[in-house]
Amino acid sequence: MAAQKPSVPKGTRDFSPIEMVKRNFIFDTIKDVFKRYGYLPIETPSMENLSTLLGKYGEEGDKLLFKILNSGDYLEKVDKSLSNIDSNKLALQICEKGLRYDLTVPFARFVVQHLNEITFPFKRYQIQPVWRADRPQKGRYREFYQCDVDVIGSNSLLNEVELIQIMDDIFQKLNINTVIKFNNRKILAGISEIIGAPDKIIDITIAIDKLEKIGKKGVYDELIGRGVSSGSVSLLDPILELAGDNFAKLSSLKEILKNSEIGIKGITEVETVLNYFNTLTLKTELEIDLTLARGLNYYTGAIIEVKAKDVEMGSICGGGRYDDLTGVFGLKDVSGVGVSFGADRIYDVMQQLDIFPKEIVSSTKVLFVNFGEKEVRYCLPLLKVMRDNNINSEIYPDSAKMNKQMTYANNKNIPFVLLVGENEMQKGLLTVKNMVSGEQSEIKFDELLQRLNK
RNA sequence: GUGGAUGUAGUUCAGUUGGUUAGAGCGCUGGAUUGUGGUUCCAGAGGUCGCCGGUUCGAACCCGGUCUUCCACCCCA
Repeated sequence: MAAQKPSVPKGTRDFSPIEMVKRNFIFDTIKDVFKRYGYLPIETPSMENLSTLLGKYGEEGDKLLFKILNSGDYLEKVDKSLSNIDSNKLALQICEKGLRYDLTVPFARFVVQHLNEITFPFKRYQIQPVWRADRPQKGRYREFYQCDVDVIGSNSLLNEVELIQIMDDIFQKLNINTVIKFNNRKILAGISEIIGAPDKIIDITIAIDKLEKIGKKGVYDELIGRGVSSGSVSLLDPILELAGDNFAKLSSLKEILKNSEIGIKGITEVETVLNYFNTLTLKTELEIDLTLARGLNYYTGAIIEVKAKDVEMGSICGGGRYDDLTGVFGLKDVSGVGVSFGADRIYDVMQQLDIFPKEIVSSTKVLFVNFGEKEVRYCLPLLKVMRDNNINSEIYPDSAKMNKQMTYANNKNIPFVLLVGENEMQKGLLTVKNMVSGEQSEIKFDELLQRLNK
């Protein structure tokens, strides 16, 4: 039989040890910060009932769901009248499960399902992969990890402030230069109200979102294409022309939206959040960006997104407030707010900028060279003491040539190599070689332990 | 889902208008050096030219399909 060519599905990847070490550095950094702010971990299944997922991400989102074929004779119960097969309808009958598309909707489901075990406000974090049947590109995968933090059951804008601090902390720790963009769905609602097309809020936000890409004229054309009257469109002008710093933008907006109750409410919310940062120092730039819309239609208040400054990449973190996500699962009036860190994109950014700390790639601190059976017996107890002292150490398993063993240490970035042969055994000393400087010296085991423990 | 590129050794890439046995750097293996890696020198191994089909006396090269990766839309972490 011909050997099968090994491969993984489109848009998925294997991760080598070096990649995993770097990925774990990102996950650990993020997790540490989440914990520092009092968030607790949960996990949910990779697959959800398809009914849980469908209709939560808009029409586009539904198309991007991976569906899981039922087990057994999945065609048995299919409505035979589907003879001119409509694949969408067929899918509903033969797939009752789907892979999760994000972590927010499963979280909403979780909250409703475990209502009586939860104390509100509930602050949770969740780091798991999600799947989207998108066409892969750079920075876009079909399987990728999201790192979500959400607080649910609290209307306080303090939560928005906290999330911004978390983003600031994390990107600081990862050494990524970022700008946090900030907007509010209520302001967008106000805008569509003012221009007399309140039902077109989604179309308007999608179009405004593209301002930077397609320009003002492009936005107008797009809006007219989406059925907004040209009279309404021209009313957008002062909004797209907004300039100045955050507070200047807000005061112009106040004037423009003065007749929209919801618009003013949005402005007040943004202002409240910004005012907290008058006394809290933030390392990251925080910028009001009205063109920030975010596709997900469940956002109702704050919308937040983070872009890396020094590299061309989509957003590496995004989120916002959703007032009624749990509503569809039967729990009304519970507001939540959260953001999601895209670990894979963060990885790509750090890789491109070459800013992973060098030291994380070396895990083993000490390698014992294997000179043969007698020497191994001498070394093993020493090795155990090292490990008991929390020093990552190993012995080369074969009595191979020095050359090979040294190369092994070199490739694994092991900083210290111990040579214990006949000479050393007689003297009761070890030869330690510093692989960075190349220096080597004889030393007592206890002394070495002490030095490595520092 | 629409449109456009791409694929040659482990890896990065050459490969002439279609013409014998497909090349290089890095990496790998062995040696110079049987107790010394990272530098140097020498030698060697390694390819179904993504896959399937077609055109041709002859295909890495031309044509069709398919898969992968990438780019632009769409959307998004």
